[in-house]
Amino acid sequence: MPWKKNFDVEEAVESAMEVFWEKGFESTTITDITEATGVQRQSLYNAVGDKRKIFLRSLMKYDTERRRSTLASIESLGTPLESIHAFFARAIEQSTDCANYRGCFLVNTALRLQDHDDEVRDLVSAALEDLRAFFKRLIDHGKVRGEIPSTVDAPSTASALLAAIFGMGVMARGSCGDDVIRQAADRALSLLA
Amino acid sequence: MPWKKNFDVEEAVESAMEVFWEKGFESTTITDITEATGVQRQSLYNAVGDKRKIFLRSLMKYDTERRRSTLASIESLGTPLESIHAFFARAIEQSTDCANYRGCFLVNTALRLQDHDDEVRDLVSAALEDLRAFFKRLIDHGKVRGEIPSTVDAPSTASALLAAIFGMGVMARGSCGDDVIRQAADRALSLLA
DNA sequence: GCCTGTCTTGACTGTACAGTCAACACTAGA
DNA sequence: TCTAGTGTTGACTGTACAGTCAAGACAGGC
Repeated sequence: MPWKKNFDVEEAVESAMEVFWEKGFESTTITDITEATGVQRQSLYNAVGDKRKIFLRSLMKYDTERRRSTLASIESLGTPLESIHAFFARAIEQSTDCANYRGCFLVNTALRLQDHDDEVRDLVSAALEDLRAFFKRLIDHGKVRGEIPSTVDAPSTASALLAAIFGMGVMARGSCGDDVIRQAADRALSLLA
Repeated sequence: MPWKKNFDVEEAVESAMEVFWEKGFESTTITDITEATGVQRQSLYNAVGDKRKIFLRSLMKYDTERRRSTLASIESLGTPLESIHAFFARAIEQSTDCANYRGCFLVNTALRLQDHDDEVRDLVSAALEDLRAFFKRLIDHGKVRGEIPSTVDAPSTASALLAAIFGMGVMARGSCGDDVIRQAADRALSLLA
């Protein structure tokens, strides 16, 4: 009957995600998004919805396509302890690359949760909990394999690693020196020894 | 000659600080501030300057009158180890009081540093560094007193405690459970044992 | 080739905000 | 009591933004 869209919605959401990730919800304008996607304003409204909807779609895309796949690939990388170290190495690399630092989209959103509604809150909360479960699982496996001492308490250590990762992000934003961030990571990882 | 101000500038900055602390720079409007202070817009502009100036004055006031005095009072509270524990206890108390949670004004600002100019950046950066020095000093003193093992490396452990404190704040905002925050604190403090 | 219904386009609307301006209020010194 | 000069007040200006609207472009069914 009518006419087909001459843009791909998923591609548009992907581009919108990059902008929201970089600038956050409040600081991103619809114009930023139309420029990044090359899609006209009204077409976006028709295809996805208003700014909140576009943001939510972006965040869901990030959660499923970036966060989960990243955790999965790191988890399958080597032994549990190696995976945890790899995760921290990745975090250090990102946190100390000042020019390109933009953190994790979900954590950035967590820091401005008051800007958002319950749908976003729940998504963020679940993602943080999932990351903690990721650490706990790896610690448990590491204990079974004998590469992490059996005296290490998995739940509380997972929480501490989670806090360390978040704290490193705050330090990076607060323009701490790279060495301070690295020290924090090393010392947090020493909880596994 | 003229006429005296019928408001106290310091009091006005104090009230403005509360608003900026609660809502952040971008989300605070001049109207919010005039309502909180009871001072007319133009009078504020005359007495302090524009929004950025008012923010900077607020942040400086927080830094000197809240942060420094808090650290000083905690440091003089008991032994070094007790002081560190007291600091964390305070952080837990604040982080788990969801209804009134607003974090540390300086850390909140650190998380949105892209909204600000160099003057604010430098202030925040110095404050974070000062907090790290606070931890390092207490650890050093604790080692001298023998309540912290001499094997504990002061600089890196101070960095780790700093990251833990920041991470707890992120967790609180990301609506993590209270128990997770407490676990993270306990495990971070175990670095001193 | 016309008609139907969707997609696209750019102009428009309403709102919220930071910052300015000019008239007015007021006090202290001449 | 007049006057000079600062504080106060509320209305105003310009800008940026989210979201809407209506006219036009287009493709496939009849």
